[in-house]
Amino acid sequence: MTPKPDSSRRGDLAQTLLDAAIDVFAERTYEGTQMPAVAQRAQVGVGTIYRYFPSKEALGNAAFQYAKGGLLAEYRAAVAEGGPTTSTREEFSRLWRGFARYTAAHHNAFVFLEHQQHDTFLAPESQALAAELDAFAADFILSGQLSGEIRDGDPKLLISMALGAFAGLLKHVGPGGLATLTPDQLAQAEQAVWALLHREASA
Amino acid sequence: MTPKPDSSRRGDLAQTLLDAAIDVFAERTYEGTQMPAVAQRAQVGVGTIYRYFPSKEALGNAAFQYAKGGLLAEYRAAVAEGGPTTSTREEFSRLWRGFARYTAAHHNAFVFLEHQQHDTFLAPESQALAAELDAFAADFILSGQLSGEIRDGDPKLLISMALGAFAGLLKHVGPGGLATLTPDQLAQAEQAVWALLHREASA
Amino acid sequence: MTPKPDSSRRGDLAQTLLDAAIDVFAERTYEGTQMPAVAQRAQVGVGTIYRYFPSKEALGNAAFQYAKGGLLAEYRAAVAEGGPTTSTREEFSRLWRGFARYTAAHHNAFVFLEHQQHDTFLAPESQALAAELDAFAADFILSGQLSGEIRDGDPKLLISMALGAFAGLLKHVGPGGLATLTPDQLAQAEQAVWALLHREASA
Amino acid sequence: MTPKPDSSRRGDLAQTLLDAAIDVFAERTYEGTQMPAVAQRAQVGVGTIYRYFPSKEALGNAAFQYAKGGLLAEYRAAVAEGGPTTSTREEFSRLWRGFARYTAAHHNAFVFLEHQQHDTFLAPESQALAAELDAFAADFILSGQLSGEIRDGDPKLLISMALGAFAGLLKHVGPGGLATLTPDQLAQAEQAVWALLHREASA
DNA sequence: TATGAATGAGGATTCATTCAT
DNA sequence: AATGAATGAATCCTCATTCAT
Repeated sequence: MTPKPDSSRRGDLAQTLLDAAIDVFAERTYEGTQMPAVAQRAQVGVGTIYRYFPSKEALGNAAFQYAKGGLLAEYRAAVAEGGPTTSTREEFSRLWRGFARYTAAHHNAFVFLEHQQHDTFLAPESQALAAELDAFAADFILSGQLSGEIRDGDPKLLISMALGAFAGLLKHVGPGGLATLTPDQLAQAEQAVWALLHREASA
Repeated sequence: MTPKPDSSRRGDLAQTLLDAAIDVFAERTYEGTQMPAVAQRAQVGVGTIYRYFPSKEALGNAAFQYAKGGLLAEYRAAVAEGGPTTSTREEFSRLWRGFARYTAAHHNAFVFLEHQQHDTFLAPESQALAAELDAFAADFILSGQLSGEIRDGDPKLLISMALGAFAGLLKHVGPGGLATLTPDQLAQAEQAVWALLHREASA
Repeated sequence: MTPKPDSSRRGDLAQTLLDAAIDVFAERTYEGTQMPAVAQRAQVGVGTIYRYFPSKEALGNAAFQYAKGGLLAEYRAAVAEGGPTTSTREEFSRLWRGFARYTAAHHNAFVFLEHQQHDTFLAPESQALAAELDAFAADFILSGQLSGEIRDGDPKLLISMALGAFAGLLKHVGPGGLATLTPDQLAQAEQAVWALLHREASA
Repeated sequence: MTPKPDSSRRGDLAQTLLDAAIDVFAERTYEGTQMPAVAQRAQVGVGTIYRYFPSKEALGNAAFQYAKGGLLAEYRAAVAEGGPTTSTREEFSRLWRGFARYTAAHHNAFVFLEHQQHDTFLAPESQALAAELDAFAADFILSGQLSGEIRDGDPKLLISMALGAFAGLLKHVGPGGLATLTPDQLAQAEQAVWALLHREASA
């Protein structure tokens, strides 16, 4: 009833916990993170975490799914907004903005997701979500190849490389996120990744 | 008691241990790996590891330095071989072959190195080695920019993106390594990464 | 906020709590029982228990004393009722009925009491009450031995065995209590325990 | 090769652990016992327990099965020894001696077994073993009833009562075991339990 | 007055490291 | 020199207890 004197927490402790977990996992790795560290980041007692997630593994998977799901949503929103796309380059631009927007708000989430490849703790559900995102991205590549705007090759390979380049960009800017770049630098980076995908004139 | 039937080992058990450690660290993360797992991979008893490395942390650092150092050496060898370079594109090609050769022999080493960014266990020495490699790479970019062949922008940013793209490529091919690609596919991938770096005609 | 729909409770919530505690302790052991389990059985919130008992230990002792006290009271009532006893056999019969009546109403209480022997949580007060009951029982044996109706031997030993046999009977019938036996079966059981105590003709 | 300087442990740490667990469980209940207490009793580090038993629950079940199995074995040995039995009374005597012998060596094991009735941790395997022992005992009663030497009634009920009486006897003598009784007292106790079972002349 | 979400001390379990063989 | 059983500090997780509502 009265606004909490201590903090903005409340109502969605689960959400707070997820955010805290993603932050700490991104910084120290899932396996390298101890539950008390998550609790501390969330300003909560350790026991509290267990009221919302039955185990560290469950927390890890929930965090993964939340992050991956958020990225997928942002992705879709970015593509949808602004009506039908006229060119693959334009669509790429929208995706780029989607990424940029997502990582602006969730820098650590993206870093956390990048970690997970050799994962020991991801449940089938989590992996299914990852696959969904991959499929979405592969579709984009494929239609770009059909229209002749994207270079030949296995769509998944191209996606993997483009995503890797984007991840490299984020790794470079560090925790500050893309905001540390000038609009000009950002445009250059976008152009560079597009060049990676773009079918070249001759050879 | 009886001499090991599978000889081959001997003298450089340390090397065997390093290789085993890199493999397992790459698969399961440094923090997610238990010493017995390393011992098992190396086909030795746990105790034996401690005759060569004083601690898990020491083993981790030795593995890191071995991997990073090997990459740097391969890098330098690739650039040196075949006499003076005529163009940045040609030098890039040599670097690419160096990378390809290195990852062919040490796929897991590269994966392991990619993990380490938020590292908790890396000693200053290890970090210095990493910086050396970065500097080497930045030099390449810089001279390419001076000759007008590489696009403008912070060299470190470009390196980070190119390296990310290469990492994405490796992630895509998986444990089989680059050998799973046809020469043609490999050439395409090389060309794509070059496009990321290459200064474009107009803009 | 709204008055409890299931009234009945009220005033002696403490009593409800005691009953719930005894039930759950009997089923799962004192140490094996969590406070929320007691609360749930009593249909109250956990916090409520603490308004009536300062701690789990206090609750355990209160439950113990309530159970032991109730048994002792039933015991005494059974002996008193029906005027002066004519024979030890007759007195035994009254005690048996006392037991039977008590366990009919408080099956779990008896089971709970049987558990407590190696107790870590029993306060001196609780132990004193237990001793009082033992003394009462020993008196019965002793006077029976004096009148020649009960076999020789340490009264406490005989009590312990007779009580053990009764406990075995209850364990056999399970949670349904003695009500699951026919009157005939019950009489037989009584006779068997009496035989355990009864001094035999020759030897 | 050289006899251990420190203790007689070795070769069967698992056995030592089982004995220690039974002791402590008997004194403090399974749920009331902490792993360090078991470790201390066994003169071992906590971690060592987990090299032999995967969890506290597994240890509890192993202890239960070891105790119950030992009792069953002693039971069978006692019946077999001395050739065919001539009377139920004689067979009872052998069983009694079996019990006495078992509890002499394993007083705590018997106490521990007596605890387990409302068990939360017993695996189906453990319960099966318990049932086997019950069946064995019921057989004895049944054949005694057929020969007219044992009183009528549900064999399981009678067993339960006799066993309860025996348990009461042990509870009375305490940790010292039956050795604290004179042969005469022991004979009296045996006779008392027999009286519980024995079919009486008239009524 | 009753509640149950939040807490952190305490208990179960793991794992880097030692050391007797 | 190599080993792996033993160890206990560090981790995950539970649960008695508190306290804001």
